[in-house]
Amino acid sequence: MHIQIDPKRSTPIYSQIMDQVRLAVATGVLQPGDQAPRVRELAEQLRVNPNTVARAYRELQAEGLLVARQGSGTFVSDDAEAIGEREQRRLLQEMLDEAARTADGLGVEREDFQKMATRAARSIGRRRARRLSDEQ
Amino acid sequence: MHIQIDPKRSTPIYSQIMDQVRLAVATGVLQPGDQAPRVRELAEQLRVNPNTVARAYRELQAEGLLVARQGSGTFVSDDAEAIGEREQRRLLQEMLDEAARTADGLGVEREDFQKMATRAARSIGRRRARRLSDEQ
Amino acid sequence: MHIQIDPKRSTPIYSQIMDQVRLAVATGVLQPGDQAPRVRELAEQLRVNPNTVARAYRELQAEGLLVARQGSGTFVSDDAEAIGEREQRRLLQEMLDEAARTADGLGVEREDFQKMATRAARSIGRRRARRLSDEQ
Amino acid sequence: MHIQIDPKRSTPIYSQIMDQVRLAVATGVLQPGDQAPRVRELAEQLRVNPNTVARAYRELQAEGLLVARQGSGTFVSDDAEAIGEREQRRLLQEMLDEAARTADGLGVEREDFQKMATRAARSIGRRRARRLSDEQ
DNA sequence: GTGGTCTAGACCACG
DNA sequence: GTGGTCTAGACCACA
Repeated sequence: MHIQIDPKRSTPIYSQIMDQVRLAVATGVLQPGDQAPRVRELAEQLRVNPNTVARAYRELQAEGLLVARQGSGTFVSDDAEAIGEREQRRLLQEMLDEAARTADGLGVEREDFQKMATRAARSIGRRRARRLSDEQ
Repeated sequence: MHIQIDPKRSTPIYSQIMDQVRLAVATGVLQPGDQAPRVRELAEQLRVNPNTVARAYRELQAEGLLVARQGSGTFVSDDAEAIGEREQRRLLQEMLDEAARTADGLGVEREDFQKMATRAARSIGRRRARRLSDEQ
Repeated sequence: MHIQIDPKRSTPIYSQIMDQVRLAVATGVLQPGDQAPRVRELAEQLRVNPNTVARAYRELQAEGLLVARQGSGTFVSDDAEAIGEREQRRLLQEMLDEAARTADGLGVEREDFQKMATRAARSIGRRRARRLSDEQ
Repeated sequence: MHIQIDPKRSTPIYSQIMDQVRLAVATGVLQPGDQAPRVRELAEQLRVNPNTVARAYRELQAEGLLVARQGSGTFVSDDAEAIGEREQRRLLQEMLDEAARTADGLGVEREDFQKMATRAARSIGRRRARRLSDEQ
């Protein structure tokens, strides 16, 4: 479980942690039934306050992705894959809808928006390819 | 100069004002050399704190879209159109790039990202059409 | 807005605050669009840490009952009544389901469970009657 | 003595064990004077920490359902049946009273509470039927 | 040693 | 002066 956060980014840390855990589930690094990193341990590793990790976990529990059992740890829920997939799409669609709303507000035409999206999409896959080759 | 803001939206009000001013310049409602609405007047009209309008203007000055002339007011800069257009695109592209980065991180394929963008794009134009008919 | 909490109860304070706010909305004491008590103010009144109130408000926002606007306050959302009603029923049904599960586990028959529920129901309304007469 | 627990349920494990022991007494599987399963054995069987079983037994002793005899084990007390029955009802009634209190606080009418209880009661018996057929 | 709640108090974004 | 995030550190329930 390699979770990385960047305290310089404007995205709140607890939210970055949520993203990373969702990603770990989506990629199968964390599987249903697995124990998620312990709160204090992860906090220490990320050099972050335990409360911050706890908050991320708490919100992921509300999403249904994690389940906590007092005294024994936090675990990936049985239906985590479906939930992770769904949540992932939902968040992404939300970002794109927001962008479309902005475009609309600025008077950008639909075709131009599409072109810009295509341009942005070019970066998809490259990074992944790079990551994979890094791991070799 | 009809500037509208929606206090319920999560976008900060100062940012909504910036968008609306950029739009006014892009559509020619405000032309280079024109005086932008006075801070106090606009604040009163929008029922918003003058500081909020002042901040929007301050950031638009940093962008180069507006210029302040001591004691006489705030004016649209000479090269506003180019700057406005450029800035608009830049912001939007930034949002889309961010979305693409997220998609990449989540393992979403390029084709799926495109489909989601298309879906988001459907809302573009509708709202504008509605606004125009409202004004009749 | 009279919100009361009992720090001695085992129910977490933030959760008691949530219940009270939901109740205020359900009874019309707080109406859609109204500003909820300010975080720091309520915290002071309840002699509780602001973080605790903030957490209650945050979770009520996730429910959709409240909407926060940075810099200006926290407000009851437009569709709060429907959400409050729904949420209220959901929580209650959950408690009853839990009781039924326990009854089942203990081998209590359905008829006996019903009788016990009837017995518990006797207290409903009394308290309300008392409250109303107190207000006269 | 077949005691079953579900670590996924939110009810604490020690509490689930208490319920199961009470049930065993109520159904006559454990009779007054019988020895309850040894702590270590039960803990091993349930794959649970011995402390957890010990705690369940300790609280059942406080209730008077079990009695410990130094060095020889834990036994079902002579008046266990009466106590078990009484305790069972007491706990359940407490849960229902709590639910009624909540309902009252939320302004739910007595009739509606009854309907919700009936709805919850539908699950009673089903599970038991299923368990019995599983055992065949 | 797990996670859950709470306090005290700092700093930031926004109005 | 609003709410939002974060840290530091205490205490509790549970295993």
